[in-house]
Amino acid sequence: MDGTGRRAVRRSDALTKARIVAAAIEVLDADKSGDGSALTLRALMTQLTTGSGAIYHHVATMDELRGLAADEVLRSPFDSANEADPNDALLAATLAIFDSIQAHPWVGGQLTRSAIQPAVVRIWKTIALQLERLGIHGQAGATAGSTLTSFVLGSVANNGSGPSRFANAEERMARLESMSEEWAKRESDPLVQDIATQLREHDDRQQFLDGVRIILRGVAASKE
Amino acid sequence: MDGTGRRAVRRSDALTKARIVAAAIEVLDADKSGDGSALTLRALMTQLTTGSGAIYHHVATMDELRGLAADEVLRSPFDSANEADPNDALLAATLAIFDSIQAHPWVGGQLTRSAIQPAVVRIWKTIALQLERLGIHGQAGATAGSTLTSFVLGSVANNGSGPSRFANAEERMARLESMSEEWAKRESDPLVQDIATQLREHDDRQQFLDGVRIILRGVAASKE
DNA sequence: ACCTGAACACCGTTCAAGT
DNA sequence: ACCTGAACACCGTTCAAGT
Repeated sequence: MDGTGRRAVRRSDALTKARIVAAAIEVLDADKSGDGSALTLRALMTQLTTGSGAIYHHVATMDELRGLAADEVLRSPFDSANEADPNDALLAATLAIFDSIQAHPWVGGQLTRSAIQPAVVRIWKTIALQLERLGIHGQAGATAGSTLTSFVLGSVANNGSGPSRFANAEERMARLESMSEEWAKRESDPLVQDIATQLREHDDRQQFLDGVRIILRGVAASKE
Repeated sequence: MDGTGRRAVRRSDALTKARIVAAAIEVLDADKSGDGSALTLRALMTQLTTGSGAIYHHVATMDELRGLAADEVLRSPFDSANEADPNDALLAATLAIFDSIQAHPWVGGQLTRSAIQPAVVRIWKTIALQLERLGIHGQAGATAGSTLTSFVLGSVANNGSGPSRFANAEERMARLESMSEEWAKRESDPLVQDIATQLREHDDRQQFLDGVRIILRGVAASKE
């Protein structure tokens, strides 16, 4: 209060890096497109009612901000992997990652933009920790961890812009139908038809879980 | 020749979709950054000495063009998988994908932008065909194919912008050193140090091959 | 130190106009 | 049908100027 009644509408809470990240997540979550395209500097300026320079004073680049936002989303749920059986713990940990991204689809696309962002390191750590508990360390652990991480990133990359994530089941169906029709026109190969059919019928989450199980079985088999 | 000597420098070859795709690949390959950022409409206009409308007459959007360029790169090498042993054939096929992308790093990032682009369908097909030859069809084939495809996409996504793809080994080393130092500052966890060390020492291609082997072993184990 | 907001150098896409 | 190029509505980033 400066007594003039004319003071600019200054937000009560000061601008911090954490607040900017939170605002970025809000903007990204509010966008139904699922890719990260909604997060623009100007959208962020509106959300925070501030200028570009203020944001750049706390954050070096928009890419850094995207990385921080993705990491923040993946921060919470990984402690929950307290299963007694380390095998179940690994499944629980990867499923927690999957579900977090399902809830924030834009994270999927963000993770494959760069391997050296904090969120990817976090996933690496989570998986490596559980592998350790499974008694898989050293070179074998690195190979298993790399395989699992690549699988997770690849699984999750297109959850935002891919066939999943539609408002209702009908819209999803319609999209898949048109997709397989499009393929059918271009490709006479019956194999493609099979793929389209499988895509139409599969359950993303179940498929993901099956994939993790396959890899774990392969890791165990390689150990002998 | 119109006799005036003033005719606009018209390229001898007409503009076609195929020629535009070829020009896009040239632009992308010429860029050493490895992500696809070099392909802009304006760079393409320069390469083809034409206007934006001419390009848009043959191609709907720049995204479509990126998808076509990636698919074109992956068109050639997959026939080479004529191994007698179907297991070797599958390894050869996935390695062919990996090597093609290594030669055109921008393809890696492109593949994770959308699941319904032609290049991803091509990879799906390639893998499904070899799984078929291995006697894995139906639901089991879909699960195995999905797992392998996700792994391939995840493996390859960051080959362009990640730690690989550097002019010389020294530059690569320097980058990895600074990365692990950065992690060391933020993270006291010794696990992160291990990861950084592993990253510093590993061979991308070997790691990829090991991953495929693990998954195939897991698929075989699940069959029994 | 923190913030403002104009300015800059880019994007992809559209479209009336030309041949 | 095919191409031209100006115009439009965006981007991220910088920076002199204010408090």
